[in-house]
Amino acid sequence: MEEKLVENQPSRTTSERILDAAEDLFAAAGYSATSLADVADVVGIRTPSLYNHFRNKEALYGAVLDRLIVSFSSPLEELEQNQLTYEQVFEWLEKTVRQHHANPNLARLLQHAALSGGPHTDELIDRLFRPMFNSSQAIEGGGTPLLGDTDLQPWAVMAFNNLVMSYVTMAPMYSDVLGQDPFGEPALERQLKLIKMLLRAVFEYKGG
Amino acid sequence: MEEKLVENQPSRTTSERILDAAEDLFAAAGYSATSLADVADVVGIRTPSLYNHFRNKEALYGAVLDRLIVSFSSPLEELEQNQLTYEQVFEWLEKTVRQHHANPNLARLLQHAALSGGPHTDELIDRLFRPMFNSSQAIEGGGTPLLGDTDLQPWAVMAFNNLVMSYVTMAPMYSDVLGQDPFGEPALERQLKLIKMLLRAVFEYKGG
DNA sequence: GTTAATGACTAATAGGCGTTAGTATAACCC
DNA sequence: GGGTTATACTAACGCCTATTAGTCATTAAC
Repeated sequence: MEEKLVENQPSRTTSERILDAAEDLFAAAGYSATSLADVADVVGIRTPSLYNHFRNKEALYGAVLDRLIVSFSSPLEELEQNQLTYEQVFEWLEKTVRQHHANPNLARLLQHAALSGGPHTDELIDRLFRPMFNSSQAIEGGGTPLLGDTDLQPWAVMAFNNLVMSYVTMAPMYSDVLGQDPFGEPALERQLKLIKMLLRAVFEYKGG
Repeated sequence: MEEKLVENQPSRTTSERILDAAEDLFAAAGYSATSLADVADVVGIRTPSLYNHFRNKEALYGAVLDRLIVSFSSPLEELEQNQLTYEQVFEWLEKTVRQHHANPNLARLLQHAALSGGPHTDELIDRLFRPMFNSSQAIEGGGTPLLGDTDLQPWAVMAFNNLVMSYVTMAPMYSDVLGQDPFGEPALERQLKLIKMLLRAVFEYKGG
């Protein structure tokens, strides 16, 4: 792709700095409530200069989404090959939690898209959600259904995914009431502890 | 539950119809991405006519929030008086799920506020989230901590609340992949089944 | 050393935004 | 019936929006 011999932090290209700024702003306010003037302001250039790097606002948004999707879909891809085991689901869940914790922007962008639509929403579903449910069917095929009720299973997949993402998207609402930074290390460990506990409880639960 | 003497559709005041329209639109797009022109359009009047009923955009938004908060805080108020039991938590959860299912707009508005801020956000936290954690402390005081680890308890409260709300806010992302309307009656029953199962599993779970 | 391309800039467009002022019409009170 | 109130309207404002055109300096190619 591009060869950069020196460290990339000060030498980030303008396009990358635009993408970084746009990602944060789109994630915070959503597509239509984010103005190109805001983006340009963060980067430190004038608004029309953005058009030297991206065709228009929608293309910039698309580029932001694409970069995020690529960086987030690797844990699931590793899974999709083989048959799924209990431990693999555990691992995938932990990886996903840590990933969303490290960069909350994809969850935020997804939440905005789910609420308000906006460009590329269908593509978003296809590339992020559809594969998740293909994998979940693989568990079913394995012989041991995740739950007592098998047709509850996709709902469980949805629930756990929502759990991970809503932690990120709702965090500001709880940070006061929990008395600590939701994106700090201790909070991450507590969240992991809880979600693993929930998953184990679900696996161990049989009818009733 | 509610007594409707006459059919309320034609006899609603203009202010109420504005509130209805604004609620849907704010819930869908958030505060800043919703225009007063959109609201007026749905109601069927011209934009400046809105100012005969509400001081400005922010006041309209505030009125929408207030109406929703009032109608949603009753299940929790019933709980706060007495000591909390397992069955009461169960009941509260079911009530809350049904309520958000019947009107998803509060969850959507909350999600927008958590992501993007906007007016009245602090008030929103105080009136909706703070009471929930006061109640949860009452369980702790009761002698039987909800979880093996007691300082995990507010995190569990947050998790279950997120579970209920994210179902509503993320529903459009899953409706295709689940193959049914997320706000239909069968979907509601499945969601209830799953969430009750999760709660029971948490209650029964002891260490490990 | 000229040429070509890159990427910043200013200026300007058309349309949408929230909001205000002023006006007209219908329904009420006494 | 005259006066008051409520509620709709049109016209207009200043600001913000995405986008385009055109200009100029720096950089890379041959």
